Amino acid sequence: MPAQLLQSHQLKATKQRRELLLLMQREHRPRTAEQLQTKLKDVSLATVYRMMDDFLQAGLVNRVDLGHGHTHFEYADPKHHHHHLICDDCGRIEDVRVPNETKIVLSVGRKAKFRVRRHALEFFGLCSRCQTA
Amino acid sequence: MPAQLLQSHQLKATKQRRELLLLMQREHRPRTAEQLQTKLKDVSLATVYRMMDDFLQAGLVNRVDLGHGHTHFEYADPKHHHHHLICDDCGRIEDVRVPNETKIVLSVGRKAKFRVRRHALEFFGLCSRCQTA
DNA sequence: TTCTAGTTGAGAAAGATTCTCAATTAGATA
DNA sequence: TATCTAATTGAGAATCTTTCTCAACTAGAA
Repeated sequence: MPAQLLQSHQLKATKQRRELLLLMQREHRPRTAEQLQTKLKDVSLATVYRMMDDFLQAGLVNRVDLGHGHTHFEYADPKHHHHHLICDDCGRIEDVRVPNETKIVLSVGRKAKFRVRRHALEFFGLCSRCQTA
Repeated sequence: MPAQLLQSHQLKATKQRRELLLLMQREHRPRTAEQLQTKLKDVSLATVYRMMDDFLQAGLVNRVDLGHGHTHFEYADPKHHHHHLICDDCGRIEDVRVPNETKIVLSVGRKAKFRVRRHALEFFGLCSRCQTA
């Protein structure tokens, strides 16, 4: 599956790319380049970053800013578009869907005559556990 | 004005803080720590970062991730809450307001039992000029 | 005016990300 | 299947952003 997906985006299906894409599909969570490299074993960190650029360009992954100092990446599954709730206290990350999101994004773009290609949205605050604690 | 605003947030009104806050209020655009330091002249970069932490904590500024490698900061004017449209092509940044945003944020938090304290939202794509070019 | 906790400057240190360049490889072609 | 070439990769150096350290300084309380 990763091989065809890569080729359909004009990306050579190298061993490294197939492994990284498969890993991200399985994790389906925001991960840093370093976290991904550790699980891949035989891929250099520079290559992870380079592949991530390619994947971002192709729209296969999303960049996620969790407010820590380093970028996270997440597989962009079109069937499960979502955003994140990030707990300031315990750091837990929950997925969340925003109702009528497509409609909202379209309307914002239309009004500003701006062709929206992608958007980033994260919510920060306190998760249910940390509110009571 | 900056002095009172700082004190109302339990922050000592030092010369550096007053100048930075005033500058950010005047610019009301996303700026990097370095850009701000350049305009302040007699404040060290480390101090700009430290003050930014304090201001973020106090809710006086927002962190903005424009997708370039470095963080931008913007004065958080409660009267003019907005988000950004960032052009992938020319880099231009436009402000945008999202209709019914408060309602949406509240509903997302309620469903997930998550107390939302703040959120980050940016739109990326092509501005009106770059669509035709 | 004095005192003290909080703040700042300067540069070192720490991290994250990108760059360089020689070696390797996917995939097209014969 | 073998060959060829442009694209990709590894390894480490380089760069860039952000944080840390610690001695000197200062706002605001007494």
